[in-house]
Amino acid sequence: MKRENSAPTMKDVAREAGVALGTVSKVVNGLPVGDSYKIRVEDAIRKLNYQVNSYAQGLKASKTYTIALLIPNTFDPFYASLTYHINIALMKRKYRMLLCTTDFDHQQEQEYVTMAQHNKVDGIIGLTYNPELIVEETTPFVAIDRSMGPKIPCVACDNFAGGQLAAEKLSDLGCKNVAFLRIGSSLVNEPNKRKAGFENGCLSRGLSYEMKILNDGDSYEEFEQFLSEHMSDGKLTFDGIFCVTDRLAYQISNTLRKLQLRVPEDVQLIGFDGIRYFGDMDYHCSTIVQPIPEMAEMCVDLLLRENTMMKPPLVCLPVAYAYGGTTLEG
Amino acid sequence: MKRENSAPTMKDVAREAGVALGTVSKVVNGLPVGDSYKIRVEDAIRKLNYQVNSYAQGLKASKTYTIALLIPNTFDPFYASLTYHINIALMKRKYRMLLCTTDFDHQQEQEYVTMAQHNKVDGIIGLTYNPELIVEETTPFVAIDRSMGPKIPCVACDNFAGGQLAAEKLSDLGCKNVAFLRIGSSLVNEPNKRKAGFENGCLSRGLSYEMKILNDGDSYEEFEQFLSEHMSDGKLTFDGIFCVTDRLAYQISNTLRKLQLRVPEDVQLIGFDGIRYFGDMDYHCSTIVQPIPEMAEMCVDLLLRENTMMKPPLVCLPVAYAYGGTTLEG
DNA sequence: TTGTATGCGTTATCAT
DNA sequence: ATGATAACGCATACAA
Repeated sequence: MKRENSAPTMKDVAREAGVALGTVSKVVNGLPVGDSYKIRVEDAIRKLNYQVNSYAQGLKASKTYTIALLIPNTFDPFYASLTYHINIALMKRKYRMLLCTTDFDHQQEQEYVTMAQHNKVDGIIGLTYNPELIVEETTPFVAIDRSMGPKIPCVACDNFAGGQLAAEKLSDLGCKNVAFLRIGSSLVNEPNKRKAGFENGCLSRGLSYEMKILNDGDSYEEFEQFLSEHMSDGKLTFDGIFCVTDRLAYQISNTLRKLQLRVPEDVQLIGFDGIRYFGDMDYHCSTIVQPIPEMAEMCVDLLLRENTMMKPPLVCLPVAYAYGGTTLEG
Repeated sequence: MKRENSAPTMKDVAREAGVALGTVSKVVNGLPVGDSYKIRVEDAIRKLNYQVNSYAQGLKASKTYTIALLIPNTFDPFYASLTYHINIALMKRKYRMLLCTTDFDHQQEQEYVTMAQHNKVDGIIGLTYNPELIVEETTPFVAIDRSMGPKIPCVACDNFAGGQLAAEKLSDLGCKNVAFLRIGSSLVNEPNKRKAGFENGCLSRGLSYEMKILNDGDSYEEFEQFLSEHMSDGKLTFDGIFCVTDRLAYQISNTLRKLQLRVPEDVQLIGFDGIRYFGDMDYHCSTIVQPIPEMAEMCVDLLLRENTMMKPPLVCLPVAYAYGGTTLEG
């Protein structure tokens, strides 16, 4: 007698039902089994409150039913929401999620990928910033927001369309002279297309525009200086600003206040991401909303898809504009 | 030949090093082994880039090196931050985290606990709302913010002291007549002590106060009505309000604006939790800050602690006041 | 000290 | 259709 308070196993069920081990396995896996046997096994399962041990299952099948999510953190609202929806999508498919927060650290990203390669997870979903990330082709990988080569599917929102939409909205709302402000990784990634989309939108609407692009190391103060330089007579030469993220829009909004400018009366502001106060309340600002639930579903779907041929290199999901108080009219 | 691109196993290492399987196991686990053997094994491990399969390891040891975190969601900033820090604390100890988002659903909470009981996780950290949650004593459990009996440790911030601190701060800042506003679960839990602490603080400072307590089902509009009823001549009879969470403070702040009241000039506001914009920027409001990193560490520490005798039933961690623009002076 | 054999809970391949 | 048995990767008691 070794089993004390540990969970019941198939063997226990078999003994309880008076059948062979293999029969229990078949019932559990839905394989054909005689009706009378099936009933007895099912009764025994209920009686013992049996559940399969998916780790033993995984050992046999060389599957872990676990996928790793590589993400910088979970306190940034965008990452937090992505984490939530990916987790839901995985649980729905009986998969577990191993959360790997990388804090933007290139080396940690690589370590997690390597770890994952060693039979510890069945796949990886990664929002990463290491341009030299080595990912062997043996482990399925889906990237978010950054293309990592033709063999690895990338899921993103339609950043180009989002930028364009921002320009069109500002134009519709009466802006004549706008600016695009961006800070972030200098890496080639999908969100960079927001700039191109915005330019495109401005050109097609005949909107005159300026850009200020900062990289990760740069100081935020450069934006303050940029804005100050574009003041004359206490007025800003821009009547509309498109910020690359809602986070930046928040900072810019504070800076504008310091400059005695009113939002949206003096200058209208559009952000990107669709972040809400406390995760589910109002939008922080007027914004281009990323379809996070759909992106999460798509990531999981692509990762778990059997047919490896049907994996498109890039999937862009549609964005939408939402009013959030920093533009005119609701 | 079955092993193709799958990860190398101990057997491979043994063959490569020309030693027996058991010897490899000993080297991996740091058990005494002859120096020459040890070196050969370590070389082989490096050469094959071997890593133990911790699931097979777990199958043997009936350990999964996984703990489950039961939490309503990860998009609410408080939960998101808690998730982040608990994840970090676990990874530091080589434990994985199984994220179980319950969306406040009592039945889902029970399902996850039951699932976890079945040898799938080594322990559970739970922030739950099911008062009848059944958790067998076989699986270590640590509760957050709600005591679940003397055998289960509960980790929380010092909610009583936080309430008291809020009252004292409002008093220090010149308030004479204050209010406490609360909405949330009617369950007996730790955050409820904020009320008692606040009362205590008001009494000791001779502050006159009123309370408005709402339960989960109740409509927010009751707060609006409550505040309206306390208006006379366009002035609020309160000069300070303590909200049970930053989230509520945000809503109340919006309502006050609608009532043409200025914060903090007409009425000062203190929230609770220490939520920041975008997870790491400014505080949403002046607030009582919960020590989330320390709470996370404490949860993991208690859960993984060997000595089951040394588990205190309740651990309260210290809170601090932080200025966030909704009180006078910085 | 090192090697061998057994078992952890499953699944799959056999005979029956 | 059902039952016995080997194998998955690892740890360990035991034999050498």
